[in-house]
Amino acid sequence: MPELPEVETICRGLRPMLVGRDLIRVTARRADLRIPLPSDLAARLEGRRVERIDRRAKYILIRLDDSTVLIVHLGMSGRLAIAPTPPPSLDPHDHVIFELAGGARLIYRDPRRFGLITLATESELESHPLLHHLGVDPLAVAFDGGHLSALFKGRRTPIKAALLDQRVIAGLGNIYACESLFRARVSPFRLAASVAGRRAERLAGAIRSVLEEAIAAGGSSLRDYVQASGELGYFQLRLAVYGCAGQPCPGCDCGGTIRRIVQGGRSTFYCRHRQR
DNA sequence: CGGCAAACCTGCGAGC
DNA sequence: TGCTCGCAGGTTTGCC
Repeated sequence: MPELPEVETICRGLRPMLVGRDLIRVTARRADLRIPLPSDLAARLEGRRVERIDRRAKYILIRLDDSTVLIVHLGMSGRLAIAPTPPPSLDPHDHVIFELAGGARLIYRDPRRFGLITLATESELESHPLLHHLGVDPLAVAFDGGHLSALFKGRRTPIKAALLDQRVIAGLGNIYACESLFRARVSPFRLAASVAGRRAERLAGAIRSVLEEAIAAGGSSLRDYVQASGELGYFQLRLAVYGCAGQPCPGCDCGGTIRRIVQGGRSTFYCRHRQR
């Protein structure tokens, strides 16, 4: 499912297919996504040209030629992909169809409907309720250990939970939070405020490298994630701990076994020997 | 401030 | 084969 690397991969895949193309027709097949689809979605999009595609945390921002911005979040099970040609029959969970000049179709599919599609204008974007609280992008140049420990200062919550807090770091999800902590050898139980100095440098570096490797691999393909091209990723990032409960710790010869625990209602996978 | 559970939905794999 | 159960990548809300 879409965490930051998957969303980034989708944006990169969509750009060559979408930028510069006109939206001819937009069809909403059902409107009850996480937030209701705007009733004027089609009216505001049809006839517009796509100017650029950006990612903010796990949001896809599709900018159009009249300063309208199409905001897409994929939730847990969402996909946004160009339909292959010839087009297969629609799936029951294909909720919004964007027909492009030239005949291609962009399809938003989301079985669980935890995702959303909405509209904003360029001037509304900065203070938009979905976006304004988002923290620093972990791939930003400014993101480093010093930045990380400043963000965590005074926070008496386990580092694992803090990493998932989008108000602090925007874009990390459960998989990459687990993988980053493992790589940095930081215990998921450790209080966020105690992650500073060299440990914070290690963690910031681990977050960056894990995300960059995942993007380079085209996102890690789990159950229902498909790249914008509609194909499964060629390469699947090798996950060191996520989903690996009971397996020997892959990081070193510590002899530990990967354990699964629950923190804040989310699974955490870690090695108690390697991570301190 | 923070932790926790529940809510939103559907699909899938495991186990019986 | 077919049923039930548990679990899933996210986010928000409300309660203690």
